[in-house]
Amino acid sequence: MKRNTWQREAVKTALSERGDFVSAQRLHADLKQAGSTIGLATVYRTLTDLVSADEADALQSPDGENLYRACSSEGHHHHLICRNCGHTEEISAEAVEAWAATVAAEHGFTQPRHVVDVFGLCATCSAATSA
Amino acid sequence: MKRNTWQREAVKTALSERGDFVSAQRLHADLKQAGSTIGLATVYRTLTDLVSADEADALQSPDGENLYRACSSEGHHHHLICRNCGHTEEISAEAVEAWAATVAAEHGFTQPRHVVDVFGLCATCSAATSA
DNA sequence: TCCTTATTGATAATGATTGTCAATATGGAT
DNA sequence: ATCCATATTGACAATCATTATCAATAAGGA
Repeated sequence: MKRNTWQREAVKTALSERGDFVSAQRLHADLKQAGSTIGLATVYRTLTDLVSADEADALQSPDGENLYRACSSEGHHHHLICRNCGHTEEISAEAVEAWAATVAAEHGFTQPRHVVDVFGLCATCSAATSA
Repeated sequence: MKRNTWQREAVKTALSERGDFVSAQRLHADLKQAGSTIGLATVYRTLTDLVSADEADALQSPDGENLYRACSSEGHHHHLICRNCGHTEEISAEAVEAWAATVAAEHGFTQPRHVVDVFGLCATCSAATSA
């Protein structure tokens, strides 16, 4: 029986105000710098709950650290992420859904699920790199 | 300047004899049980080197732990992995390559790279589950 | 054979994440 | 408004995969 607490609300708001993926550590540091007394464990718990409630997405960084981002659209989607600045855009992936289902079936696999993330340099960072 | 050592050879062989993804911890435990004195740090180092040399693939488990698998085919490929038994098959993914490139370009992203893995229940496990 | 230096392995260190538990707060009943 | 059951918090401890440290050892070339 989940209860609403001011801490959960604060974490949720902090995450929503960020458009990009962010780690629990980072989010906690930001909240702390803004004067919040919320504990790190609470940040982790809240983020985990948001993911379970399909209100946020989780992603593993190359380092193995979990990153979180508030969902800006409902339903199944994927991410296009700038590996320089972190800017993230949500993308639909019907083509990949179909492909994954087909490939799985061809190999006799059932209950297919897929992990698909696209990284690159966003327009802004691409332009900066060229200069 | 990498040198060939009997330890590296042993780790490489152990990995090759496994067709599925395996963690460094697991591989180390197996080697130890088989009487080997190779240290855990050496297993990690060797696996990391194999990945750098494109002789092995790395994958992050949902737990955040890194898993490794010897490459059985050259060049770019992806994996179809049974989340029950770990059985793994390599699959090409031209369709996804194309999709990723197109999506990235549509959003102004350059230097696109993607992470694509498909999980499901392999034929054997699917059959076992149905029984 | 000797020598340079890469590598090893036991152990320590690191850092993200989760567990613990007394204290606190939520939300519903009265 | 008060009371109560219990969910939640947060400081700190625990966990665990991974990497760093460094004396000892080994590879590879002269």
